[in-house]
Amino acid sequence: MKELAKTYDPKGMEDQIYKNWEEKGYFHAAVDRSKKPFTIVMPPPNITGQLHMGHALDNTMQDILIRYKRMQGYNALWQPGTDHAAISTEVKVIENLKSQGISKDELGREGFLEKCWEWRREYGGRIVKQLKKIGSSADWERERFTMDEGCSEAVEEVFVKLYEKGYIYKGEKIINWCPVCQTSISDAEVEYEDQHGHFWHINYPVAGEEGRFVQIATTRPETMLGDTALAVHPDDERYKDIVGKNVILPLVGREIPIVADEYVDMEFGTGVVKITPAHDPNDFEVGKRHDLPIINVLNDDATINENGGKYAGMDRYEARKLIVSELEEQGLLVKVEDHDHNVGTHDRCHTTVEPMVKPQWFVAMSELAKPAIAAIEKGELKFVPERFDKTYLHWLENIRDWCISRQLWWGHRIPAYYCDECGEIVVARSKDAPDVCPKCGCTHMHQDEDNLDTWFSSALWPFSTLGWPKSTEELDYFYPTDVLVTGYDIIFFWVVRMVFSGYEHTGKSPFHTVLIHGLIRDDQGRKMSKSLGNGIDPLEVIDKYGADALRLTLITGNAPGNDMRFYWERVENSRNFANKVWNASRFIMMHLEAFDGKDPGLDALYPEDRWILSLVNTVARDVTENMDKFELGIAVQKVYDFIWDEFCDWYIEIVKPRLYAKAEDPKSANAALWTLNTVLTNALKLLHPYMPFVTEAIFTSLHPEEESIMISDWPVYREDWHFAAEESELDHAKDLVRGMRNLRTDMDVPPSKKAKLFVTSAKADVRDIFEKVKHTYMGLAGATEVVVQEGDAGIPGDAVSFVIPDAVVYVPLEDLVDKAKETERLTKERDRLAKELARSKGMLSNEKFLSKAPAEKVAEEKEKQKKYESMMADVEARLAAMKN
RNA sequence: GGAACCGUAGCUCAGCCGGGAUGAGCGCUCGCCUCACACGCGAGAGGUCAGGAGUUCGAGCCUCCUCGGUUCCACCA
Repeated sequence: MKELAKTYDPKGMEDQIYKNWEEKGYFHAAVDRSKKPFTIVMPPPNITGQLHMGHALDNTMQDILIRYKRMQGYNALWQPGTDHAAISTEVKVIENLKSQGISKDELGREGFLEKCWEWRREYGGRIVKQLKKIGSSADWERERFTMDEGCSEAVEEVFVKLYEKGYIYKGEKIINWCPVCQTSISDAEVEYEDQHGHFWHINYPVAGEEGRFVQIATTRPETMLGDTALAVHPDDERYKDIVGKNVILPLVGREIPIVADEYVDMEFGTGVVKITPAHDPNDFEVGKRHDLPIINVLNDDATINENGGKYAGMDRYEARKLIVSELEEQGLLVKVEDHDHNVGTHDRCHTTVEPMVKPQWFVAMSELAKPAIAAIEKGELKFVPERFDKTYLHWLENIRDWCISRQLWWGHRIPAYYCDECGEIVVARSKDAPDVCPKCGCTHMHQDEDNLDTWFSSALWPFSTLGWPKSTEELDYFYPTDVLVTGYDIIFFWVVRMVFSGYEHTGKSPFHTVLIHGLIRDDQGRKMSKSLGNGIDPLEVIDKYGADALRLTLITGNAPGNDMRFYWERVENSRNFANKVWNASRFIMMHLEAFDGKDPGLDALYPEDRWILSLVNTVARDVTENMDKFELGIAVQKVYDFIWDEFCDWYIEIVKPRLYAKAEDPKSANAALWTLNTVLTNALKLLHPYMPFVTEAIFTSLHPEEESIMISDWPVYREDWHFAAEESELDHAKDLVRGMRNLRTDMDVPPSKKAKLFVTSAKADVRDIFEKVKHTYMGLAGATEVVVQEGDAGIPGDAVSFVIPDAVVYVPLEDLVDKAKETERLTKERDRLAKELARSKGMLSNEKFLSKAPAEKVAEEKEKQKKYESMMADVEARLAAMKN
């Protein structure tokens, strides 16, 4: 047994412990058919990422589940890996190059990709190192990367398959375009921001009818350059006569038709909408219905293109200004109103997104979504907490096709090849990349320039990491996985896509449970963000208080799926708890040196020994239940309360006199030591998934013969450790000690002043109990001797006394009796009892309660009333005695 | 416009099947450096469970409404 320091200091110790675990190979899960698998795939952090509180929470939760299952004897695999993070990485590398004066185009595709790989080699492992700091017991030997050979193969396989089934298609569609990143982005990547804008009312002259105008309203006047129609509602009486006529597009001079379409809201604006199919998603749809031409007026960088005539080359906002002022000059601008609206922005760079018509690749979602929806109904997939299945279903039921092409270089390139001669498109795996056009036989084939959305590869993560499309042993054994742990913010991006991909490619849901957690906010409830500078670095927390303290803080005091605020005070409390466990263990180990190591047998145990054994047994059962329901916060709270309130504050205190008197009564001390050792060991095990480091440090000191707590067995409930009688006996003892403490406080009796204590009860069984446990309050209550005697509540005048159920205790303290204080105390007690009695009587005189409530409830209430009545009688008697 | 969540002690939050508010952490008051721990021990103070109505023998918990707050989705040119 090693000497332990006076305060727990996680620094240094944690790294050493982690290194040992890793070296021993405890994290590795090999296929072993004799054991049941339990699998979690880690949401792959971006290689550009720095560990933040979200990761810390996410990975702590997964680590807890994995450690728990591993201790239960499962073959627990936590499959880790990292994500190439297409746009994030590309932006980072470009910035990096910029500082060296190099541009992306200068390098060319090959050269740029080389730089990206270099960047990844240099920084890509950083996040993994940080994940290790919080104690993540992932199987790092199996670490994967979304762009490694296997994952890339899976991506191509899926693309080709979906293309062959007709789910992937190329189409001209209106997509969200980021003019700064110069790429398309998916709907999910668009973030709406409230912006103050204007509503410009503009008159469009009706063709051939001098002096007649149609008034429209728009928030983006520059797009009028691309107008190809006006639209009104078919039922709108105001405009019935002009449907079918033409108007002249101001500033441009083009004649465009007026069409009727139900999309128009008669109540809004003027009831006339300009239709710009190239630059508005709704207009695009209207354009399709009415077969309108599409005129794109913007370049990729959001400047006006050659279709914009004299405005060509101007930035979109410059052009807007000029167009408005020219309209004003021509008297066509009717009015300008202030107008607040939501503007779509790119979630990475916050540039206003420009809807554009571009040829892009899409995944048709309606068929693929069906099994993912059915999964919830069939119970093959469940969210914890359950309410998130509504979010999930709502999105799936309204799903749109997924735009998967991105105009980036870093990532998976689209496996499509075009013939320069005849335009033939071939979709093929890269090993089958065509050199010769299958149609015209020419050799001028070139690959699509675009890449796939990052989430395309992430969607395959649960099975691509296990070897799919190859049919590996791992895939067969560990797949489908069990639980996915993630934040609610990526249900759409990721969870949905993994589920439908799982069904499509493996025929199964990739996991049966999705455990959702919330966001960690700052102490004012704000999101932690770089721009606000309010982020708290988990590594700083670990450095100051240790990983265990951070983990405990993140898990407690928060319901699943809810956001939580981060307070340093709470971390401090968690650290204090680690220290409490440390010190309790230190105390126990000091005394264990005298332990003979023999199991004394349950019969040799004292009531308090059986009591704490019974409690730890119950706690093990309850904690297991909670963990199986993913109630991690509740589970650890129970362990915390048990260790601190019951084990430390009561049991260790009760047992001290026996330890100190081990020379006089070695048998008693031995029973206590056995109990201390056993209960502590079990408590440490229950705590280990949450606080792996302290528990390991203590465990290996306590049990030098054992390798690690990580691979020890999870405590299971034992019938022979259940002692109901002792639990109630100890309740009596605790009552008595509390009474005695109160008395001492009220009487200002110093702890050093010991006293003889008389317990009087008319009931034989109650006297029995006190007789059995009387030694337990010798130390705690400061008693020199305890006399249990038969009799009713007769208190000598020179004693102070207090009531506990079915008994009266008095202490002769001649020198210290203070009649006034004692009377006051008893009066308070009487008032409390009177209140209880009134409530109880009220309930028992309620006929409806008596007739309709379950019989045992009524009986219980009657019991209580009896008890109160007897206590009341005692108090009254003593009050009367005080008067004399 | 649709949806979800929240409103419990001064602050931040727990509260399982409806059955005495058993609450936790921090903060506060009082007393203790008691030979594991002052990162501690003991004793306290503090609550109309947002408001209203209903169901029930009984509601923090179920139903409806109102008020206040947060978030997600959709989006009107």
